[in-house]
Order: sequence, then structure tokens, then C-alpha cells
Amino acid sequence: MTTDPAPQTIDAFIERLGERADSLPKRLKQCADYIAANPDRVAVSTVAELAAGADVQPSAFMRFCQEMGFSGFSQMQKLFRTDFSQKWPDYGTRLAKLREHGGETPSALLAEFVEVGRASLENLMSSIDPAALEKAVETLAKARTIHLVGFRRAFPVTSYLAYALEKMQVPSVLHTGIGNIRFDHTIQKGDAVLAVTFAPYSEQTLEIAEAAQRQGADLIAITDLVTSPLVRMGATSLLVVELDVGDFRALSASFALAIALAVSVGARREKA
Amino acid sequence: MTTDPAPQTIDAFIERLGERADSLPKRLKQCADYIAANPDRVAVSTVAELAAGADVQPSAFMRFCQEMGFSGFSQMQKLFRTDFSQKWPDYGTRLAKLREHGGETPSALLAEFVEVGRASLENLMSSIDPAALEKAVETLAKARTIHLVGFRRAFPVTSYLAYALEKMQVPSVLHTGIGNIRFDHTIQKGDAVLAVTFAPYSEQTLEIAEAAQRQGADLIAITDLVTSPLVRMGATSLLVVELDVGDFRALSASFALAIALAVSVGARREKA
DNA sequence: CTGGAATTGGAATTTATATTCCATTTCATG
DNA sequence: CATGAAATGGAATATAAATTCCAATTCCAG
Repeated sequence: MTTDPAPQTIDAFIERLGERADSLPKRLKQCADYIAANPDRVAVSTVAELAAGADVQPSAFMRFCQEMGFSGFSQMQKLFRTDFSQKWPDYGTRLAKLREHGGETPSALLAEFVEVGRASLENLMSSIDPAALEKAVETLAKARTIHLVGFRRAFPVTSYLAYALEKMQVPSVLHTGIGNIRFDHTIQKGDAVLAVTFAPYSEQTLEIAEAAQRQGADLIAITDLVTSPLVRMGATSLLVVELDVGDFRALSASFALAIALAVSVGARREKA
Repeated sequence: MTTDPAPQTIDAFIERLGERADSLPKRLKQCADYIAANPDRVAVSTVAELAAGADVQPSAFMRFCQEMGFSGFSQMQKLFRTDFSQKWPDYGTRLAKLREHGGETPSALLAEFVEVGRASLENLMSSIDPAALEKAVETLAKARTIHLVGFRRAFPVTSYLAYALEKMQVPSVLHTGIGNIRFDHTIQKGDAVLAVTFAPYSEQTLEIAEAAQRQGADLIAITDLVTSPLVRMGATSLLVVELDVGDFRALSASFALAIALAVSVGARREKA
């Protein structure tokens, strides 16, 4: 058994796999080949399963893991698991700690929000479904009028969208709820409603979304969870997972998404 | 415990999650929310890890699995592990692919905004003056009423501030300009005005800032350049340099700053 | 061939993880 | 405010998986 340090990344592991593959005994080579062909199975399988796949005994597979520099299969699997969902290591606990320490200095708090914002943005890229985004742009681009709906924490997003769309001369209405005047009835067939809401979902937003469906208008949603009522209503949904610091949610990812959406729609309209 | 059959696909599971979520007891709802937010983690985690993530006991998580129609956690995990491979080469590859296609598709545009947002945040940490931030918090915390002023592209920032301050019960007024009604005269000595504006600076914001100074109210500014009129007026200034993509400015840095500011002020008020 | 080292298969053991159980708390109802 | 039902936390148990060990086999040098 070699005493090399364990690879720290999957790439490093793959590299070592290539170097060593030829000098391994028969059974171990089978393991190497199987992993090279099915790297995606490692994170979700047991040694027994992988061994069976490589047509090898579990104990042989264990030796293979050690040959590659790991203490055993578990350590190797951990690498594959964390690298996959390395999104945010465990912000949950980190932020919980922050909450305990209470109001630190404003600068420390700012650093925390900056960090969370960066993580949210990074995560956005891997969680957004390009097909859904494309469909949302398509729908909004051909809408007669775009209705923007979002209250409370979602309102900054819709108000920015209103600004951006206005600048590009895309007809849009910002539903503000001012004076308790509702514009539900202005939604018509051929229009599109872009609803933005995060848990706990605002009643008012949901009502307008329902009105949109009754009128046969298209419904696009920027929301947070797969369980969101808007998803269940069958809206074309763009999911944005943001982290909270205390009771406050970073909005960087939502904004990036909103701007990209607005600009894409604007560009596509001009072409047509 | 219900006796429904176990969901056969993840979509079916998600659907059931949505249906049931509202009628679940507190702890089980936490489980539901955690899974809705982190569906990718299910395949590669243990009950203990997921339970910790949902801030719940493992036994509660088990009950949740059963409530969803599975015999236990293992059965549920099997479902998630089955189509795990579909999501394989993940974020990294995906992001690279998106970039290759240039600035045409909505996804590519999104990648660009994400990148710009990240850069802006990074920038913010090095450009913000902790002393100015501290002074701004101090001033806002002791103000009788905080007036929030910002129009057009700055309006999302002030509207979010209004939301956050309201939530923490800090007295604040959002100057919206609705109906062309101006609230300049409500600014009094002892109040503070938080003005947000970026080049080209909005006339209206500057006028209100001037009114504030006439009244002897404190003036805090979130703006972009040292040459900003607000800086020259002697406001306590927090400078945020945001990068543009085309004509559109990322707002992530401004938001991070605004939230940090609001939370700091809220925390300091509570102490006093 | 033969002796010895390397390799292998499979069972035995250890460790980790899922699952169940029950005492305690919380909640709702009359 | 008392009472029962529902929900919860945490420890106890059962199950499954990882890991080790060793006897059996293979391979190769002499």
C-alpha cells in the first residue's frame, strides 16, 4: 500500500487514476476502468454495488481505494459527495453562529452579506434551468403587455424590472398595490404576468397570478422552492435559492436573474 | 401515518410535497422546506445530516419520510439516487459551456451578470471605509425618523430598505414621488436622510438632500463616485462602485451594503 | 516443477446508519 | 384549567454497510 496523500479534488483523483491504471493488478484495474466509465455512480453507491459493477469482490474494491491514496472507500466517497453538492459547504451552521454573536460591527455584518451574496450567485448558475429561462424569455418577448407583480421583499425586484423594461421601451405595468387599487382586471389574454414571491408567499401575489390564469394570460414565476404555489399553478418557474442572514434574505441572485431576463426580453423584442 | 403508495418519480414526490406541506406539523414542515430548498442533497446525505440541516431530530425526519408515503428514509433516498446521474457533470462544466456560446442566449447573459455581480461584491469589501460605515450606522440609529430617498435605478435599494426597517420597527419614510407629492417638508431636525443615487444623479434626490441640510437633518449617502454632488454636500458617504453590463448596472453591492446598514441600525436601536 | 511473493475471494468483524420505541412536552378542546 | 390527543426529542435497537483478516489461489523466478 502506498502512503500518498488522498486526492483533494475529483480532478486530482482522475489524474492519479490515469497515472496508475496501467501498473495495477488485474482486479484493481477493473475497478479503475469501472470508475472511469461511471464516475457519477460513486457518490450514490455502496462498495458492494460498485464492486458488483466492476465484477470484483468488495474487498478488492477496498484495496483499490487504498491504492489510490484514500484510507478506505468512505473517504473516497466523501470526496465525490462533497464535490458534487459543494454549493455552499454549510452556511446554515455558520450563520446560526453569527446570529448567536448578535450585532457585531457593521463591517463584519457587511462582510457576511457580501459572502452570502457571492455564494448565492454561484449557486444560481448551477440551479437555473436554461430551458425554463429560455421559455420565460420567449413568452415575455411575445407578450402584449408584461405585468410585474411582487410585494414586500420581492418588490425591489419588480420595481427594478419596471425600470429596466421602461428603459428598453417594453410595455409593462408595475402592480404596486398603492391605494389598494387592484389592476387585476387589466390583465388580458395575450399579456404575460411575471410574479415574484418568496416564502412566505404573499396572498396578493397569488391572487393576481390566479387572475392571470383565469384570463388565459401567460404566467412566469421567480420564486424560491419547488413547493411554491406558483410552481404548483403550472407557471414557467425560475427557481432562485437565496440564503438568509437572520431574517433578511440576500437578493443578489434574484437581481442577477431579473436583469438578465429583462435584457434578454428587450433584445428579442427589438429583433422582432 | 398515511398509507398512500410511495411516489415513483421525483416529480410525483415534489407534487405531493406541495400538497401536503401546509398541513404538516411544525417539525415535519421544516423537513419539507429543507428538502424543497436542497433537493440535490438527498441523494448524498444521511438522515442525520439532513435532519441537522432541517434543524430537526433524525426521528422527526423519519416520520416525515413515512408521511410522504415511503417505508422509511432509505426508500426515499433510493428514489433520489436513481436519477442522480442525470445531473452529473455539474455547475463547472455547465458554466463553461454557457460562456462559450457568447452573449447570445439568455443563459450566457445570466452568466455575465452573475460574474459582474460577484466582481462588484468583491470590490465593495475593499472600497468601503469602515469608519464611514460606522458613522452612518451611528447617525441612523439615533435619528428620530429615517427618510429614504432614491429614484429610478436606486429605487429598488430604498424600497428594500423600507421593507427591512419596517420589519425591525425602525420609523422610516420612503419618498416615492407618487402623485408628485413631495414630503420634503416632513424632514425635521433630528431626522436623518438616507439618499441613494448613482450617476447621472437624479435631480429630485439632490433637491431633497438639500432640503434636509436646510432643516439641519443628518445626511447619509449611498452613491458611486467621489465627485457625486452628495459627497460635495458633505454627506456621510458610502461609495459603491458597480460594474455595468451594457446599459445595466448590477446592484448586488448596493444591496449588500443596504442590508448590512439596515440590520446594523436595527440592532443598535434595540440595544438603546 | 518448486518455493515464495503477490493477488484474490469470501467470511468475520467493526463501524456507521437507519429505524423504532417510549417518556415528555406541546397543543387544542371542551 | 383539566383532559386527551398529537407531536416531539432522545436513547435503544436493528440493519446495513465498510473494513479487516486470512486461507486459497495465481503468478513468476529460479
